[in-house]
Amino acid sequence: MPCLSFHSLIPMCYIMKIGYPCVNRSIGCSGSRTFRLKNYSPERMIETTGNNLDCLLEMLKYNQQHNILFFRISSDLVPFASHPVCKFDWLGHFQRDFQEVGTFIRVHDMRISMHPDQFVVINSPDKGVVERSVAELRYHAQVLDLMQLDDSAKIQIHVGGVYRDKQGSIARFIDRYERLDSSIRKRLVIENDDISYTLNDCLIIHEATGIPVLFDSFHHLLNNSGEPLGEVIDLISSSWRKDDGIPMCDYSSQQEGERKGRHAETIDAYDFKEFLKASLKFDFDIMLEIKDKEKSALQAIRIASQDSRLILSP
DNA sequence: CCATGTCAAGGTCAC
DNA sequence: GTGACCTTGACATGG
Repeated sequence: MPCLSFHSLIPMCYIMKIGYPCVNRSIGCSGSRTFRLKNYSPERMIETTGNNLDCLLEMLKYNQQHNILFFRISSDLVPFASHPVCKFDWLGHFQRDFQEVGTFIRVHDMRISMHPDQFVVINSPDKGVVERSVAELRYHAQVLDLMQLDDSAKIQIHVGGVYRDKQGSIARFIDRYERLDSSIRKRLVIENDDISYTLNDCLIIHEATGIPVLFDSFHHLLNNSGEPLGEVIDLISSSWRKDDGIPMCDYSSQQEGERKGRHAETIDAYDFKEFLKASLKFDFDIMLEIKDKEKSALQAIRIASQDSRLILSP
């Protein structure tokens, strides 16, 4: 249930979480270091992954100190984890490090997401693309499993390509989704994109599969089927079951003077307030896809502290 | 040392 | 059909 007022500490009242993706620009370490494939070696992998895990923990500590309780973990955490070149047992080798990070996340009641990039397309007609996609999804699920996070830690993907046949491509998505291991399926959610699949398309797929729908506000602005947000917000909400946690949502705004669809460099306070106002009856965790990362997240938290859904801890 | 080209992976659109 | 773009940091090479 939503909080009824800023000052009412209603038991079971959910506290909205706000976060940023993958990179922190303030603390001077990188949690997404990588290297060239041709330079692959187990030693290089151990060194880079070790660094990334250390930095991930540092970023989470920074977040905890600043009341940023939602974070997207970079897909580069373990470079080439799903590539055939990787024969190394990174799960065994880094088990304790993953557990340490996972414990920190659980102790501080943080929300976690991951977002594999555009190469993950499970509805592709190309079998090889699908195989690589599933391997990549498996890697993402393994990361969250190693951290012993519950099912509310999600992996978000887009529906995929259209291939000039949306109905057929949706059907293929549904078929492929149903064949996935449950370890992947329980964490997977679909997000409306800015070119092809609208919120309505995602909700149709939800109807067929039960997969939760992650609402991307900026994509919805750029690409929709005319579905009024007020009318579909309940459908989005109810696509997340109890174990999935409350819905996640991606928020961004247009960078002034740039190509349409370009994410803003820094948060537009007015737009963000309007967004909060428009979604008042919706309880969700907000991922800010804004280029200056934690800086805008801090500002968003200040703005949202006026909102009844968010109560800042002391 | 610094600047710049390049990096596993797909799909869409403009031309 | 070809190439730019998406989005993006950071590696790696060459000067």
